[in-house]
Amino acid sequence: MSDQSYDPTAVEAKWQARWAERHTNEPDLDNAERPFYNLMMYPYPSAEGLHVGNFYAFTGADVHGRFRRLQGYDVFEPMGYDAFGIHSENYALKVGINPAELIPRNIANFRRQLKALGAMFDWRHELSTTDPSYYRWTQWIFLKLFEAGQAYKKKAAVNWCPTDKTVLANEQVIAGACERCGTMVEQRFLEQWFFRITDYADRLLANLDDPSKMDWSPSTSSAQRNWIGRSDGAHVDFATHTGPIRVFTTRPDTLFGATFMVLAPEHPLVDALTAPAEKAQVEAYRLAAAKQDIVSRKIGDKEKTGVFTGGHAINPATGESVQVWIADYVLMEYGTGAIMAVPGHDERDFAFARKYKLPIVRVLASADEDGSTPLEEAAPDVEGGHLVNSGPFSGMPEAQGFAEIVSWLEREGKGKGVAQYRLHDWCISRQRYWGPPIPIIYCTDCGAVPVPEKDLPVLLPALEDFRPDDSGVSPLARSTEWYNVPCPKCGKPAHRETDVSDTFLDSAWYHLRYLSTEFADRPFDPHRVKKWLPVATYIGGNEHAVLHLLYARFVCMVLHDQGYLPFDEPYRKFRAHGIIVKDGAKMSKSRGNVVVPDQYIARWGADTFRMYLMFLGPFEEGGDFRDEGLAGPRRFLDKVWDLVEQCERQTLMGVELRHEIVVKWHQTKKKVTTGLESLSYNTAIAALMELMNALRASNCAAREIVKDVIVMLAPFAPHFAEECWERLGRETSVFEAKWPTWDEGLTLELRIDVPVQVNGKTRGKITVQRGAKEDDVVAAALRDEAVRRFIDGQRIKKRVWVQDRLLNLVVG
RNA sequence: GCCCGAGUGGCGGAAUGGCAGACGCAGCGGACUCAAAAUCCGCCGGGGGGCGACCCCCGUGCGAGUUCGACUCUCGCCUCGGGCACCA
Repeated sequence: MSDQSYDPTAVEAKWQARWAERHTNEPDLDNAERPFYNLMMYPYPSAEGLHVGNFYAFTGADVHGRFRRLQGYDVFEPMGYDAFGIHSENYALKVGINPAELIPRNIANFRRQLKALGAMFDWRHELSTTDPSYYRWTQWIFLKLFEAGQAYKKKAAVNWCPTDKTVLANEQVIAGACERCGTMVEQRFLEQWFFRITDYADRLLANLDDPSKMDWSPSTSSAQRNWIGRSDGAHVDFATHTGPIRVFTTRPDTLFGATFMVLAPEHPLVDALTAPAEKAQVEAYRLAAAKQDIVSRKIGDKEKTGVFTGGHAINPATGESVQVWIADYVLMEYGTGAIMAVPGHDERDFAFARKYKLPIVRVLASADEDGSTPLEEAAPDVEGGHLVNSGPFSGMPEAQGFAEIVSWLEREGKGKGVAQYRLHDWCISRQRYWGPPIPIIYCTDCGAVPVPEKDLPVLLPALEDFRPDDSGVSPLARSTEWYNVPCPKCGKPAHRETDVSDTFLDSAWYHLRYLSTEFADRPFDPHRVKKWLPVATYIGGNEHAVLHLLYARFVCMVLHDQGYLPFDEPYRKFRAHGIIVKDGAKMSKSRGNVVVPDQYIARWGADTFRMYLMFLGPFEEGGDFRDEGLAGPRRFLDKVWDLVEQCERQTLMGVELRHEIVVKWHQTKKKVTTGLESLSYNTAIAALMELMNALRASNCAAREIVKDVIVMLAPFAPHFAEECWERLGRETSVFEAKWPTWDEGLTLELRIDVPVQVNGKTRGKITVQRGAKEDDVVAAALRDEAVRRFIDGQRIKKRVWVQDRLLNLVVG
């Protein structure tokens, strides 16, 4: 290869073939000594192929995996396909081809692209969620959750997308519209399977703050906290003639200011409370509220409306009778579906009270007030506030009032302190075709019977017509020979559940399956689980912060509690990568600025493309993709190529190293290592470029330095590094090499240019030996003409000497 | 409204409280060439001064503060990106 210029196409083809032949990227899963599970989010195999965002994420994760490999870990880096789900099915509907036919084609294209990237995927463990050998175990997981009492069926108001003709999880509804097609969702009532993720709300929250279990990007943890949405407050019972109405409040300290109550229109006590005279208007209001979709109900800034039921309740604190209203700003699905209205200290209640002329009482006042002045607007936060008009609690600071009213309620049996969560149970039913059938059989005698494990998988029947319809029943019901089965318990005629499960159930456990894809008789092998899990590093997009990542944690916890897993958090370290934009704008088909990776790889080579992606900005922040930018990394690789050639020609005598070069070399090893550790790939690459420039400037092609450059380059440009390694006369893969270490002492220069400041402004510079004494430096500084000019005979009041860094003289 | 990020040259971006602008792109000037590309060398935040090696002033979204010293820390704002939101 000598004397030839760098030809990425040839180099990449050669090394990809060798890696496959030599099984370079296939760790021994049973006997690995230092297992390191490097996971990235698997893609859904679209017809368009992988886009640059996928390549960015995968490259960043692969760089990390290759770095760990070079540090001596046995790295397992698998890849697969999230091929079930609405996205795949909708596309199949659009082109009129069964997804079972379409998906393998898309996967073949994805595999081709993934191989071109040159990542260290272990192809022996590739998986697709649509393989019966995979979804058999997805169904098994459903059964385990069912056994644990974590799966249940209920009729519920659900988000129905009229375009996709299916139920959507709350997480899939964005601003009232289907996240996929943008259609406004409607409210429907259907029998659905749910998982009791709310049982785990506190644990899901607590583990986020446990560094021994989780080291996650703050943005991701924060998104999960918001999503779980814990509020601390109290349940309070208000007595009525038909029994108590229970409310949830986060402000028990304002209990004395509760001058009326509001129930959600659907609240079960409304009928009993409504006075005959008010019946007509209550019914009309309830009807109007029911017609609204779930979403527009929740739009916050609209005019408050409501009607009086004619009923009354007793405020347990004041003993006074208060009116009970219904209004659609109170939601049945949060808290108890009923509130105590405190108009003095809640904006919504205030607006409502003003509109319907209900009493407003002030129960909080700031330190210098007695609370006698009427409120002009709601005062939810009173700084340094204390309770007023609150009987025996008057005068107490807010926090104390909160605590004492709660304990008073508990003593009196009229309420108790509780936490409330925003999180809802996870609805996993989908009335669609392209998913794993939920393994349940309905029998008129035995009810919902789980399919016995030996009968798994429940195969998805081949359907000619797999279009969803408006009935709310899955297309699977159309296959009668599939639908009708004997009851596994009693043998009488029964029928299958026709819903399939949510795609997020597939992805909630794929990290468990990768390790054990060759085992047909178990979902995951316990020894491998113990050796390799939890995942050491997981890298992916933050769009999955509250969907996939929360569900995967939940499933892991349940499996742990059932004794299947020895840990309860699946991903020890998670890092969210940034987003790539093109020329400052979001990529979109309509804008025509979508970057298709293939053409860049064809033109520049995968290594240059990888380098550029990792160099264009901090990995966790993303960056701006500009075509011109690829030239930089490519020029850099060309220069390294030439340098390697110089080494090849070099005699064995080597090159005498100047101390500055040695320092630069050691500094680079340190910077690249720490940069890779913290995913600061852009600065790691910059450090390599600097070293390169220094070597060229001093015309120094020292073999031992060039060798290190190649090793440090290997995570970013693996094919290129392998080729250079070979040209340097090495016979094994560069990934068998040891990661370079540095000598801390050699990262420090011998002679240092110390800036001399006068009153904080740099006025001169003196060169000193490292370790120079303060007095000597000051003396030298005072000989400097520029420094003297600024001191100008003034007295030095203070001198600040930072060893080997800086001298600051304060005068005046 | 609440919660997480972020704001630095023409552009992407660097800077454990210690010389702001590393590295790269683009641009400009020069070398090589019949010419162009590639490559190599040099310049490259703004303003001002000096024939010149150089020198001075200003400058990291805005305003205060802490400090010998602030892109970095504190407080108060503004803008952008993301999450949550009639959530009681």
